[in-house]
Formats: sequence, structure tokens, C-alpha cells
Amino acid sequence: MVDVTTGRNHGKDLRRYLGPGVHRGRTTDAVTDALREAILDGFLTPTTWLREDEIAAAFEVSRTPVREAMRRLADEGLVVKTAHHGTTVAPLSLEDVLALYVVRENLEGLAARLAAVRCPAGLVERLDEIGSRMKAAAAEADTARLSGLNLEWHRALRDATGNSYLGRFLGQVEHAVRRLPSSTLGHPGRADEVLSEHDAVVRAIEQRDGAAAEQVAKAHMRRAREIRLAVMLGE
Amino acid sequence: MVDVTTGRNHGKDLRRYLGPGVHRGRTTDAVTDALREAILDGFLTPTTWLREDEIAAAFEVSRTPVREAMRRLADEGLVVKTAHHGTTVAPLSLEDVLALYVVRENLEGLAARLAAVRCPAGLVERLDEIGSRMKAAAAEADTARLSGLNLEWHRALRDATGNSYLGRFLGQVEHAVRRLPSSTLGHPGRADEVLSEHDAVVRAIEQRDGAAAEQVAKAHMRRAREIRLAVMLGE
DNA sequence: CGCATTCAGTTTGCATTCAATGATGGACGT
DNA sequence: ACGTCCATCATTGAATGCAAACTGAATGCG
Repeated sequence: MVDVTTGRNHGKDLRRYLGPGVHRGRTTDAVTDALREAILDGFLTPTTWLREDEIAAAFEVSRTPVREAMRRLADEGLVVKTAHHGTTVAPLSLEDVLALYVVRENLEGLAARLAAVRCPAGLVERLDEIGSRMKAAAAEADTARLSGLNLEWHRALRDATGNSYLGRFLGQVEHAVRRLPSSTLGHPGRADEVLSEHDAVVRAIEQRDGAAAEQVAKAHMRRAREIRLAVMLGE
Repeated sequence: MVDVTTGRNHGKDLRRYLGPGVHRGRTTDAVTDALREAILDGFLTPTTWLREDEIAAAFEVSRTPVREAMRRLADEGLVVKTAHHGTTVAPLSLEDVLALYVVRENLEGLAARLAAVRCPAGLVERLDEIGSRMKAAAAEADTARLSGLNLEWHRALRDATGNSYLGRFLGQVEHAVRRLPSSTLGHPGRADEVLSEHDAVVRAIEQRDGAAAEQVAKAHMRRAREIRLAVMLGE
């Protein structure tokens, strides 16, 4: 996908990250999302130089929206800009991963607590519904689908908090986590664990027990971090 | 400062937010910081329309850096863009303030805990030093200086966590809090309270007691929220 | 008289052009 | 042979130009 020798990315392949149609008045947003997806997918790696005119050519747009997109991604911490030379995907060190999970544990715990306290109508049903679809995906060992549903579950939870700041921060955390290579859900036995941990969170929410929801959600994240480290350190 | 009748801002006054010199290769950053300061200062209010060419004229730059700056501020949540019509400063509702303090309580608590656990050399001394300067400012009832030192204290604390994600999120929280009208430090008796609450946090850090540091930091934020609400609701 | 419609004006969105700067590779001196 | 200096180039930074889209008001119709 990426020619490491020259550090150049292949335009044709990159193009598919951008939707096929036109992007009336939303070119910059479309380019931002496309680049972000390419990075989160691992298509663009920290070894790749992202040259503005190359990407503009690949997406068949001008440099302006590409420029703005890269600045936004730089603000998000996904890429690093070097003046007058180029932009690369930001590397993610082991320290960064640890720091990320520490923050994530706290924020997800807070989200679970707030969701339990508010417990908006339909929330428990929605989480359970996603959970049953995850169970089906787990039964088929469809890790990709499972991973997508897992994202959906966590998004549903944070949307239920009704706290826009928390939602924004957890969104940024999600972006960072998705950059990590290969989901932890492929780890043997992890899928079932996740299902039961999610269920514990939902049951606590159902009983409006904020403190319990926070505790089990935090435990869920601590366990996720353990698996993540095991995967990253070669198990 | 702002002509509410026309919704237009006075260029000359806005200009001073941008440093006087040249901004070689950093025009966009300079404009972003200038606009952010103008918003945090309350110079640009939610009733003001931010027109790209007006601001560009006021800063004597082209529309391009202004455009990029506004997009960044929109990502930060400070302004709201309406396609093909304009940009306004985002309003901050009472709900937003409550949501903000909920998240802030958690993040500041986490920061205090991490700082206590790591307790890098010189941290306690630095916090105490800022604290004594705050005491001096409080004695002179210099609320503006006190407020600046308060920011410095909280920044020192979060830098000491060594957690880049936490630092980024607390930075965004700080921006949001600074948008609130008039510091709570002007509230009668609040300055002394803040001093003793800060001191309690530092003493817990000094003893490397993470749990205690977290608790007192969270209590500090809960109290800050109370005062904030009292001020906002007309006391 | 009220409502839909259209048309001009304003403002942003993207493309293109121009300028500045850091990097790269070669020549030269030692 | 190696290090330094300088010219050239590649790349980003900022300015300008042009087209699309949203607003608001004026106008025609029911």
C-alpha cells in the first residue's frame, strides 16, 4: 500500500477513502474524514510523508481543503507538521497508549455514571440490542463487525450522557484508540469477556446505580488496557 | 466595543489582539490565538457576526489564515459556523456550564492523583511558589492577577501529570471556563478559600497520597462550580 | 391582504497564483 | 578524503480570483 522506499503513497488506493460522489460545499470535511479514516485504518503509517499536492491530486481537489484538513488532524494529534517540508502520521509510543487508557478509564467511568443517573428512555434497550448483535458477530468470529458494533455501543453510551464536553473528549479518545493496530477483540476469549462486561454496565444502568456503573465501566477499561498491552508486547 | 446595532466589530480595537510585529510563516497561528483571546476576553460576544473579510482587514492579512483560524476555533467549540452566511461566537448555556464542571471535576481530580503519584522534582515548590504569589495578589485584591496566577497553578499541575491526553483535554476545559464572564475569584471570601483548597491539594501531593489528592481536587472543583452558579444566577 | 416566488446582494467555499523558507546535493577548499 | 558553503529545488505559507449558495426583500398571484 505504501512504498516505503520513496515514502510516497499510491494515489489510486488513497482515492477510495473519499466517497465517490461530489462534495458540494463540504470538500474540506470530506477530505478530513477520508484522511482520518486512512490513518485509523493503518493505510497511512508514521513512515509516510503526506505531501499536500500529492493528496490533492489523489483526491482530485485543490490544495486548499487538503491544507485545512491536515491542520485539523494536526490539532487532533493524528499528524505532525514540519514547516516547509511535509506532514507525517504521528507515531504512537507505548507511553502514549498507557496515558490514553488512563484517561479513557476515567472518562468512560464518568460516562457510565452519568448515563445511569439520567437513564434516558430506550437506552437500555438500545445497548442490549447492540449487545445481541455483538453476540452474533462473536459467534461467527467476525472481528471486523464486532469491532464496529463495539464502537457503536460506546458511542450510544456517551451520547446518553447528554454532556457535550464528555462526548467530544471521548470522541477524541476513540480516534486515538482506533489508531492502535488490530482490535483487541480478536484476542482469544476476549469477545465473550467484553460481552459480559458490557452486560454488567447495562444492568447497573438499568438499576440507576451510578456508582456501580462507574466501577464496572472502569474495570472494563482496565481489562481492555491489559489485553492491549499483551497484544502490543507480543503477548 | 461591539456595535450591536450592526453586529459589526471595530477593526482598530480587534487589531490589538494580534501582536504588533510580523508573523513569518505563522500567520494562521497568530490569528487563531488573537481571535481566541478576543473571545475569551469577552470582546467578541455570541451576538457578533465574525465576517472573514472584516477580520482579515482588521488584522491586515488575507482571508486564508482567518478562514483556517475560524475552522480551528469551530473544532474547539468556541465558534459556530453557518455555511455561506457567517460565523458567530458559540453561546454558553447554563446546561453547558454544568456539563463543563462535571467533566472538569473528574479531570482535575485525575490530574491531582497522577501528579501525586509521579510527584516530579520541584513540583511542590513550584505550586507553593505560585500559591504565595496568589496570596500576595489576594491581599491586594488584584483579581486580574490572581486569576492569571490561578491559571498558572492549574497548568503547572496538569503539566506534572506527564499525560499528553489529559493535558490536551484540560487545556480545552480551560478555554471553555475562561469564556465564562468574570472570574469567580472576585466573589467575597473566595480568594482565601481557593488558597486553602490549593494548599490541601499540594500537601496531599507532597505526601504522595494520590487518593487524597484526587478527593481534595474534586472538592475544590465542586466548590468552584457552586460559586460559579451563584455568580451566574445573580447570587 | 397574505403567501409563494424570484431576483439581487452578500458571504463563504474552493481553485489558482505568488512568495518565502528549509532541505538537498554538488563544488570547492583544506 | 572530508567538511563547509552555496545554489537550486521542492514544499509549504499566504494572497487573490471566481463560482456557488444562502439571505432578505420586492413582486406577482391567489
